[in-house]
Amino acid sequence: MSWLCRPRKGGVDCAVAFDVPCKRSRSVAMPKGFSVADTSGTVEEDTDSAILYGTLRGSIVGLRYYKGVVNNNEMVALQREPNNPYDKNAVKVNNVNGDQVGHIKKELAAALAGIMDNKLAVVEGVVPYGAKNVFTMPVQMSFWGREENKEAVLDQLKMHGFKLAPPLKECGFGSKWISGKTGPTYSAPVHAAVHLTTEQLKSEFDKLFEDLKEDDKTCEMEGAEAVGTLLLPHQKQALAWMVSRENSDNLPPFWEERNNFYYNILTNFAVKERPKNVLGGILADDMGLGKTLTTIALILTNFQDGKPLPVEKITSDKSYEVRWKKKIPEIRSCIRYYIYVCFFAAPSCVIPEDTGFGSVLAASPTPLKRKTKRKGTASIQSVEKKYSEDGPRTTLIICPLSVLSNWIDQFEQHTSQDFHLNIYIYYGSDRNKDPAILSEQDVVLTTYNVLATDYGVSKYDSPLHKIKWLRIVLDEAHTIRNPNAQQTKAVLSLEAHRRWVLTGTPIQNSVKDLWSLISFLKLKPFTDREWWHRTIQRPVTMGTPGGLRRLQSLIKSITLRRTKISKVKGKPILELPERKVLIQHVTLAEEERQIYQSVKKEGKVAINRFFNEGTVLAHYADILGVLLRLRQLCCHPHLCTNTSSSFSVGSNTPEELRQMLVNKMKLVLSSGSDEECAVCLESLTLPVITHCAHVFCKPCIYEVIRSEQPNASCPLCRSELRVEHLVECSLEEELNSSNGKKGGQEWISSSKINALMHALIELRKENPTIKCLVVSQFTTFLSLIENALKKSGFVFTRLDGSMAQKKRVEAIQCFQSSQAGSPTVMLLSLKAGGVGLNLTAASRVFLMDPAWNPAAEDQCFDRCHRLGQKYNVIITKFIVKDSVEENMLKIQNKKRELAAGAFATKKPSASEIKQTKINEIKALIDL
DNA sequence: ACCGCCGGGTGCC
DNA sequence: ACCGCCGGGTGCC
Repeated sequence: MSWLCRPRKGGVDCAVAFDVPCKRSRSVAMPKGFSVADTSGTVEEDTDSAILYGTLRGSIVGLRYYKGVVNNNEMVALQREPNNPYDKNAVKVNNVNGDQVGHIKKELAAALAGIMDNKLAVVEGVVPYGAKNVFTMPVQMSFWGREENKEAVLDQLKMHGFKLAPPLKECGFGSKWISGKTGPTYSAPVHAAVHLTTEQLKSEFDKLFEDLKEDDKTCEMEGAEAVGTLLLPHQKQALAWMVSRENSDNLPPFWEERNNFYYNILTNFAVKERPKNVLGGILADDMGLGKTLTTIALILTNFQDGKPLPVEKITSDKSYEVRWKKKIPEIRSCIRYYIYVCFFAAPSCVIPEDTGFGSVLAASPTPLKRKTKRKGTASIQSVEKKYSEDGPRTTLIICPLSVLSNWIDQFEQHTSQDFHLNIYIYYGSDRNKDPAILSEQDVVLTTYNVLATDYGVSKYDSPLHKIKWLRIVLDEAHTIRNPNAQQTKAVLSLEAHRRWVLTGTPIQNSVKDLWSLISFLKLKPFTDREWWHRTIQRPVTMGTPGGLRRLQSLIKSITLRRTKISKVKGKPILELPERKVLIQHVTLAEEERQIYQSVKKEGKVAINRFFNEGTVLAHYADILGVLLRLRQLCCHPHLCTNTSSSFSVGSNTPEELRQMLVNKMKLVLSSGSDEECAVCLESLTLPVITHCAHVFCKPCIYEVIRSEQPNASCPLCRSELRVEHLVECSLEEELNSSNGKKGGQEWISSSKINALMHALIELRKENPTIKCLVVSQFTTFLSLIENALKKSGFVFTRLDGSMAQKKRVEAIQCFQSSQAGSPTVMLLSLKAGGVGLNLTAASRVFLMDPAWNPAAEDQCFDRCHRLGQKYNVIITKFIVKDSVEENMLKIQNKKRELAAGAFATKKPSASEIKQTKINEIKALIDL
């Protein structure tokens, strides 16, 4: 295995490969989110808010000692070299390929060292004229940093006798360079700003993926014989496209051949060797179009040179038994399927003793309760072996655990009965870690977590990293969008010929998220974050003309994306039934209205006070609480037990204080407002609450405290922050908060439940077999609805987040069944289930209460409005008249607009997020 | 001459 | 480097 621990060559890869230099101990386990400053690149995390301070001309010396060459106008990277024995201020200069060009002249380096080491600015270089220099060459440097560091940088430079020239117009593109006679002082900074309107951005965004109607993407291709399912036209197109990508040797995007050199038009870098394009790309079809099936078809159809994967053909029922079936109960959604885990022993293979399966190798999720070993009846008569002996033959598929069973099912379903694949599920504590055996499989399936765990234990012993794969497929690849996450690093350091990314959501928040994917695809020069940032990310986020077009052409060249509404040969891609959303207004009964009004009045007074005092942020949790109670009152008066407000701040004992904070946090978490952590801007993980009542992810806020010590302050309100003041919500408490069973309370209905029951009963009269989803964010509300359903004799089932996996599977199967007497109603909590949840048996949805985030609603509707739905889907949203719910609808519309334009704008800052929220609050409570 | 000037050796950090 | 800088050789006109 010659690739084992082979050192990576070339500096472009060093962002990934060189993160274990000898000076760092190799196996120090760093807790997640606490990694030491990444020395791999000069680009820092916070580059989005960077402005251009100015430019400076300097010189690069010592050219003749290094092999790196530079073209005219080529970008170069400046890298500190603090351990240089001749000068601790040394700054070396590398070309785009990572080859050293020279050093920055020492007087200038002395000025830059402090600035770079303290991360006051990012210094980027472009060599205006580099082609023929022998000993030195000029370099035009741009200084980028945050507004507040500008003075410090200018001072540093001044101390060493340097002064910045004003920014050039073409900054960052390196195409033009103005001779820098000692210019005037400096002009206004170039702010990172979005120059496009939301409307423009939206249309640009649409174009980004919709303009992909190229010739090579509309050819069709039949799957190999072993593909047991007939492919739909758009799937044949995808297969043809994927096969052509894997077999093509086109130049990667932004590379041109120019007189025997290969030239990168973004960085102006040139090389003699032809740069390799990724043999793969991004399949970004909408959910439900069959990415999994297409990928399986690809695996079976394109093994080498367009020839199909040589799989064993099962012809008759005799000879030796090599086939077992193995059941994996925990992750199987459907008991009747089995996964064939087969292995035929090649002479060179060592079969480990401890598998307990003889020559059958299988791993299973932990804990495996029972191991079922069965002898199959089929057998293999002839095995055509035409594997080339040296080349890799295994496809590695990495997916989130939640879709692992889906892959297994789909392999089962779509592989012809006459063939069988060697599939190994690399999962569970008894997974087989022998690379020799893994690399004998046709397919190895694993999860991001398992991969990252192996890699975390030891990068050098991780079996998956010892193998050179034929092909790697990342499913739901947006889970690796954080470049610093262990998972991402583990994925990026896998070796493979062909690389695929499957995702339904190619850009979630910003261009930033794309880097991990592009880097995985090994597209030069973007594997190095600096080049990605300088050539794509910054131009796009700053709205530099052409920036978006550049990104677009990059995406276009490697992506296939169809939406549910795309067309194939003039016809809709999927003949999905219609989907209608109706809004059913509900008027509260008099008593309900009275309670609602009194709570609203009280809440409004309090919130008004917070506005007047300017303490809205400090009471954010309380305000969410008010809104929550109002939303609950729209559903049912019993949802909201403690109508008295909890605004008392005068908690005395530490325990009381703790309890109050826990309560506030529970409020925030249970309010369904989908709170983000203001540090990482993602959904909260391991939420903790500060003394000032702001909720963050635990790792995030620890990092803030660590980096700001000794005097850390809250990112939201700047009040004092200390680790010992953070309060966690224990798992137990979190669970308790969700079930608000009220023991002795007598069952009563509510206006909304009446409206629902009326609709359900009408529907039953019309057609007793129609199935419905009844969706709410409040599980207690679902419990109340149960009573009404029972009274009217509905057979129903229920799915919510608190249910064990086994129960969920049961509930889903039961509901999906078409048997007489199977449930016609499913009570569903809005966020239950992963992306894959398939509830196509239902053709009606009753959304009992609006969600803050319209995307969450849409995702929920898609559970039944997807491939396999036979009927038109009618969605009814119950909205209480003259209530917070109506205002929520307005905010939802605003959010939809925002989401459409969110791409390419920079992520909002913590304070902007809060400002938005404050505005929302105003709108919600009619202030 | 404890200078200037010449011309060869030499050259990143 | 067709430079600068260093340091040795040298020394009226």
